[in-house]
Amino acid sequence: MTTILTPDTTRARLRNEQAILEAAEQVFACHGYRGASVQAIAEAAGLPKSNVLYYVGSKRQLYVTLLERMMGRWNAMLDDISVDDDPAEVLEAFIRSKMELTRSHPQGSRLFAAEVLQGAPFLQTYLRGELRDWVDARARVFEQWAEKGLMDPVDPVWLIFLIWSSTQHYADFEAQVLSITDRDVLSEPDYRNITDFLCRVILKGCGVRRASSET
Amino acid sequence: MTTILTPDTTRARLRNEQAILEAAEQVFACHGYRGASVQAIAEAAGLPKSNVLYYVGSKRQLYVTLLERMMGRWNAMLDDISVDDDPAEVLEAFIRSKMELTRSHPQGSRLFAAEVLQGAPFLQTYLRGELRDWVDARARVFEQWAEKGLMDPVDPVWLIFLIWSSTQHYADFEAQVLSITDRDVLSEPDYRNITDFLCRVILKGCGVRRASSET
DNA sequence: CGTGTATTTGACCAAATGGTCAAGATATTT
DNA sequence: AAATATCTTGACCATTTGGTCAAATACACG
Repeated sequence: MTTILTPDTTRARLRNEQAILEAAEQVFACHGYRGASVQAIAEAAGLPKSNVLYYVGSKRQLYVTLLERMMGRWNAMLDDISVDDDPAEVLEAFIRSKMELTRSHPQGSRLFAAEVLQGAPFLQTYLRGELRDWVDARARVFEQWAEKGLMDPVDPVWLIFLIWSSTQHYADFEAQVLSITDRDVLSEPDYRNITDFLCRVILKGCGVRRASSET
Repeated sequence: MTTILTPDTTRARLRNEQAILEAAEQVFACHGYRGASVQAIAEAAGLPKSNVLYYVGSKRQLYVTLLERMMGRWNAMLDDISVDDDPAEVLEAFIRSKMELTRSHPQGSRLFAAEVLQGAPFLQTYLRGELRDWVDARARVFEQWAEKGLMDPVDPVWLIFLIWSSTQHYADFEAQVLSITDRDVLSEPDYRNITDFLCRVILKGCGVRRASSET
């Protein structure tokens, strides 16, 4: 049985690259693109600044890499739907997967927020292209559902933003949430409760009837 | 009738201070505390850097001043309620005034977002003090409404966060909203539609019966 | 007008910025 | 072991950073 031999150098490279990406995501999320310094990222990664630049080329490239990684995670979440699907199931899955993205990648979520806050200079094309198309497609399905009486005739785009904002909040405003609820962290059960709350209120709010039977 | 004579110098001072605050709010909102440079603020205000520092003392002081101004606006919005009030009216007014804050002060809203994104180092005491108390008080009223059957028994804190997040979104993620909806700006009617949408969905979503009659 | 106060601004400072480079260390391959 | 490729890192660079200061200017007021 042959084990794949990973040379020391390759393992080290992977370890360093990962440390850098993690550190950079943290620093960029906290201070934004301009506010982040390569020095700070290097310190967070436990490497000399020159070494960080050796790996990533430049601050700009590092930032772009991180944004691309995050958009990859978004896309992995954005599965397709059709008019024949059950609105309740789809909307609930939508809320849950978006919340899961927030929970599992809070730094990435904040990075995204910081990028959009500054006017999304690096993400314009993605937002005006892929993401807009995705929203439009889904909006059409929502409208058809409304026509068929499966949900209230609400503006589907505002509904999508409602889901995005209410889940995103728990990453971007984590500091506020923790301060006000007197917590140190948001636990697993906290996230479950919040997600259940959002599913309940939003689904009921747009008149989606929950299918009461299965299969 | 005596008109109050404002000396040229006073008028100039006011004008400059206002220009600086406006410029600074814009730059801090866009780039965060660390990412904002006094030079950039000065240019946006049309003044030399030294002059800006003459007026505001330091970058830190300027930032604190802006945060305080924004918290003042928040507080002006946070009126008191009692169990005897009508849940529908109160919740709707809550959503509308929060949305109005977003609409009338998008830069300030983004400044607040950037501050919380970096962990709210300057706002900790406000969040853990005044604001937490305000939330707790309101939460108790919501719970009493639920007990009286005036609304569903949802967690009142998550409900408040739902309102904050879904309205705040249109300031912080304006770039995304504009890209996806293919707009240049959000117009007055847009804001009205979004606000109506949010009122409808959220009130219905937590089972608040809208009083159908007046007086 | 003249005196004192408020404002304006360029010159300047030490520190931090993103980035380069060359020299040395370490691994990999032959 | 020799040769080669990869990695590491301190020294260094031009530019920008927040902030100071003093000299000049504008203004208010007796």
